[in-house]
Amino acid sequence: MSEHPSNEEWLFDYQLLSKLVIGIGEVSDITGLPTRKIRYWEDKGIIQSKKDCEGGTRKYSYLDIKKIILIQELLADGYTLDAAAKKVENRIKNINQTMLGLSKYLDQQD
DNA sequence: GTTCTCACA
DNA sequence: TGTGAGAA
Repeated sequence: MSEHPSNEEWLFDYQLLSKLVIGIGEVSDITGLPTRKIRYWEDKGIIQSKKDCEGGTRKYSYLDIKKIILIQELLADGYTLDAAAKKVENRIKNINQTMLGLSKYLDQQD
């Protein structure tokens, strides 16, 4: 097993992941959702993709995929699409706020 | 492969 | 809440 990575290495990994973008067809293959449904969610404002300059095709980050998977789970649990989207949005918001708080806390340590 | 739109369950 | 079909 490799040595425990430094903070810098973790940060580098995250930046790499953030820049990782794939097309709608690949997202469809990975998540099992038809491309048609992914566009439908996007039209409803549930998903936000970035469009690349060439041809205006949609590009999705791994965070978008996470979001899709979470919504998919909630739908399977009987949530409506809007309710599922709202819940996922709140989860992301809460996590971000907590991590921001952690960041501020760590800055005060030294 | 992707985009969009109109129609239909 | 989605799908199908057609056209670009």
